[in-house]
Amino acid sequence: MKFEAITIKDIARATQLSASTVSRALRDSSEISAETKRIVLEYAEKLNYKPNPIAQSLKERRSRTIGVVVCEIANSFFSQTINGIESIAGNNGYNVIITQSRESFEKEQLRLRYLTSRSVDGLIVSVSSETKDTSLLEDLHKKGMPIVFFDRIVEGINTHKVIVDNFSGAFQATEHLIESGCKRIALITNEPSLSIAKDRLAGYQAALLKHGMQYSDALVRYCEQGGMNADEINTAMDSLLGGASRPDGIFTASDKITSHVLRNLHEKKIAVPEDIALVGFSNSEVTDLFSPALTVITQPAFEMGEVATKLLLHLIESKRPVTEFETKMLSTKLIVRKSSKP
Amino acid sequence: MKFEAITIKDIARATQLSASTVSRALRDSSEISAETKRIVLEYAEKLNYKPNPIAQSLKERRSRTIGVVVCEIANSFFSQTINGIESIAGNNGYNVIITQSRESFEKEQLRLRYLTSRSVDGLIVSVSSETKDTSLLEDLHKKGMPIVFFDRIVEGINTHKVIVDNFSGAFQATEHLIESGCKRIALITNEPSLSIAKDRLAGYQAALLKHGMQYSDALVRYCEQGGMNADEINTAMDSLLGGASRPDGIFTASDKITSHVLRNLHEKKIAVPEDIALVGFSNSEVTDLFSPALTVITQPAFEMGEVATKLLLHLIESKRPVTEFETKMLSTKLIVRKSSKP
DNA sequence: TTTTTTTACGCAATCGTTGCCGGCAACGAT
DNA sequence: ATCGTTGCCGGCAACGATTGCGTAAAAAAA
Repeated sequence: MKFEAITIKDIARATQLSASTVSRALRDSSEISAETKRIVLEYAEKLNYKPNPIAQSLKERRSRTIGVVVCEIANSFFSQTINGIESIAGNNGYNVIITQSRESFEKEQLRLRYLTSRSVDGLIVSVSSETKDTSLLEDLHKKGMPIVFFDRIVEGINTHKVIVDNFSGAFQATEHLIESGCKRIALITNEPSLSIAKDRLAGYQAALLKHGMQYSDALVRYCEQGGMNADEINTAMDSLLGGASRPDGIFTASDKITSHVLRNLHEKKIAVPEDIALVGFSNSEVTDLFSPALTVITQPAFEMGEVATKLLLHLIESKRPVTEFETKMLSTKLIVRKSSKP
Repeated sequence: MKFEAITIKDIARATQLSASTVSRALRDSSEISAETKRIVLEYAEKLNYKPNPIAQSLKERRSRTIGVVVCEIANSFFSQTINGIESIAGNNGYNVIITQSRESFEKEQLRLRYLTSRSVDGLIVSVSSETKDTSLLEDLHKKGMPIVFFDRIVEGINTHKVIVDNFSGAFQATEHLIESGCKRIALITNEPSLSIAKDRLAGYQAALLKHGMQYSDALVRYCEQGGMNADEINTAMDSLLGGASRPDGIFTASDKITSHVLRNLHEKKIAVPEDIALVGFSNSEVTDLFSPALTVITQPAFEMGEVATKLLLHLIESKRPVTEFETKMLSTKLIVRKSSKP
């Protein structure tokens, strides 16, 4: 079944005018008489005419559409970011196509190819944890495709980026655990090649150093799939808790890891924060309801989406190739609740 | 900055053939010799040619894109549904454009107009709680736009629909509270004009009736904004708890309402389930971590998205107008946890 | 009145792709 | 030698909207 829309030709036939005159009348060109404009606009209104965006795209060689690639929509951080993206894009007459990689490099490549073949005008990307080969992204960037990275950025590609101060977020979280009396603080984080994982590890290490505590690899676990897989985290927890120096505090570096770790502690009937304190990155809106209420590091996700989109629109609408790029760094926020207060 | 792609004309120039021959060679037409095909395909491969979907859409008068309107992406139920939609759409070469109404009728109208201004081949819609005037949707449906409703459906429009058995879900939840010993069970639900609110209210009433309990309006509260606004729920809770017959059990009929109610009970330092037991609809993946772990009714959201998309693709790809429509009803699941066990 | 300017509109091309028609050469059949 | 068939390919037109260019008629200037 087809849905047939009104076209300029329909209006032209009805008004006994040419398509070009109708087009100009609709765009309020000065070459058209007031009377003709009135007639055309009246008809257009009556038939509820809307220009066909597909035809416009073909003509203007742009689609007024931006493509978004994130690893998981059903993740508070990303869905909040997408809200921010949509809000700015919508206000500027842009359309948004959202796709997800589900932390798979292969899917990410497919999505990128798909979006670019759909002629999106630009891309907003947070790479998957499997992404080590960035040649496709580099290629697109070289060919002039506007790209903005956020959260998980690709350091080697020189374009606009939007991140939070992951170093300082991790530093705050770790320092807070130290000040709460923890002596052996574990870190459970993402695949170490991710930009955010590096920065958060550095923040964790810096906080330990500042407070004269020894950094030890034995207290750090990397979850390559970033929490898509509970087993991975349970294995990390088992080895951490079974080890020689059992931690009395855990800093988890992502949304999903945080909730999986708490679940694992529940299952093991380990009291939080009495036996082990917990602080994690999370943008879930219900962590205050957790048992115990979670101390979290939150990111201004909505704002990150807004900023990334504004930067992308600048790139898209710039007349000449842009060569000066910026990295916007926003602040995280530490929200102290029960899980960190022994 | 523009991103220029390879076109059929580029290949035609390079191979000294006409555009039509190249087009046919690429589509493996029998009218083209094997040798010519080889040459064309070789060039296409080398230049990484991808047909321009915008031009194809214009020609074929379809965009291979489906539009989705939900009220809120950052809601587990909807983001899970979207995952289901994307998975089926992707497998069938369809694109998905996701938009949100944020429970606003006005935004919903805008989104619908935008999507249908010719760019989408079909729609998957869950209406906002403000939506009482369905004339635009009816109009689109009459004009032949394929539409599938899910979750919050429009009963008056005869098209495919995908829902869960809301009556039985609510019945189960209420009966479970009764069997847990609750004597005065309150219901906090959405705007009463929503299809899901009606069905859930009916299920609640039926369970009371079956167990010889009196239904009373005094125990029911409607939250018109469906939890977008915490104040609304806090007001409902205040009046409910301050009333003559204070409930000893609450059944909440949506994701957001459920978490807001629990938060309100925490703030009031009311013990759950000892003072008041709680059961709610929720598709959040972390309700087991709540304090107390929540007894919930969950919906097969991913599957709903899959089913809705399959139905929509049937509508889109059907040669003749479809007049027989079906309403697929899936089952909810009751997951019993602590919040309902006094 | 004649010439110039202005007004108001149509024609045709364009974006990339594809359907349709027509044509030319080669080949076998008559 | 002529006819019909087949294989292979080019040209044209169209999808809907936009735009540079051309031009008839009306208005203004001479």
